[in-house]
Amino acid sequence: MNLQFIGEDHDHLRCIARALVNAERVCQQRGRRFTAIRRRVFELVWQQHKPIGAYEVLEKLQQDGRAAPPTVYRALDFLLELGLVHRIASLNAYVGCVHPEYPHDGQFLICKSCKAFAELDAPLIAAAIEQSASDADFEVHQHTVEIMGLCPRCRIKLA
Amino acid sequence: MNLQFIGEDHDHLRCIARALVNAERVCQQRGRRFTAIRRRVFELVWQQHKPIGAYEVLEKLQQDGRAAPPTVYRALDFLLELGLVHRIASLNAYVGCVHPEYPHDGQFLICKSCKAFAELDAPLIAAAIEQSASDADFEVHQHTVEIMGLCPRCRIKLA
DNA sequence: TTTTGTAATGTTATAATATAACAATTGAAG
DNA sequence: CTTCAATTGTTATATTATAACATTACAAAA
Repeated sequence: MNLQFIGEDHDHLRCIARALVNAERVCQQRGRRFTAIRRRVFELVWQQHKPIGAYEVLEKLQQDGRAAPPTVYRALDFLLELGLVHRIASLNAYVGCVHPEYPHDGQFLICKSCKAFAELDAPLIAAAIEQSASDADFEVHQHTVEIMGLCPRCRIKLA
Repeated sequence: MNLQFIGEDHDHLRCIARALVNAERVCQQRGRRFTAIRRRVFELVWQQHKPIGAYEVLEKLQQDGRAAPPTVYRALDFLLELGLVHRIASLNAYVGCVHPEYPHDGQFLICKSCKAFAELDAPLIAAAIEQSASDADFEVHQHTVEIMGLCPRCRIKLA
């Protein structure tokens, strides 16, 4: 397991700063441009440790000046392509990727109560999927694993 | 593993008939009505062994007479509630459930090439998810597992 | 340093998916 | 029958996403 839910002490500014540095490096390595818009959308996705919808990103972008949906979707598509963000299909929403060194499918824990998420990179789950798929003679290209429930903190609060 | 991809010999009419009988039983057991519209939508979802979109269902419904989106979504919501169909979040589409005896989350293999799907009920995957979640002290309520790739037949065809 | 070609962005319109709100109908239980 | 709740009809609209084409910005060649 790679990431726990963040705690009270989490320094999110630092967290975003690190993510930005990572993103810059990834873009440079792949010869892609980390333009102002892409950077801004990336920051907005990271601003909360929660999934954010494209139109929510758009609203925030519009606080800087005018912007239209394609602007947001293009930036998100770019970030998805480079593995800098993930899309949560069951929420139509986006989250920052915590370890974008190489593109990968993540597995996500999402709290129904506070909406916080954690990205796993659980070999156990990936292996179980591979095993089940190969039993069916199926060739896996990509997987979506989204686990909804209660995070540690909300379990306590709601107990 | 519960269901393999269907083969050439698959008798789909028989398959649908069995699904209808199951659905009727489930409704009766829960004291819910399997009305004409619900039955028709259920049949349409089962008609292909592929995920089908709500508006595709609507088009087919409209061949019988007029119908509007809420009619389809209500029927789908009803069928989802009773576990008679599943929603594939990554495709915004719906599939018939192969073993609706009790409501459950399934895991789905979906062929990118021919769009066929298979529903797993893989304890291995469920266990891996539970394990990873409990490592993070997370309480699982529901999971979405959608595995995209190539089914056995398309692997051969495209090799 | 201008030219030029590609990548990125702007802009307008529209497609695709899903729900809200309220009216009309139906069907089972009293 | 009557009545109440569940179901369906109907209209409008919200939400998510993309198409199509015009414009701009940028890096590398000339």
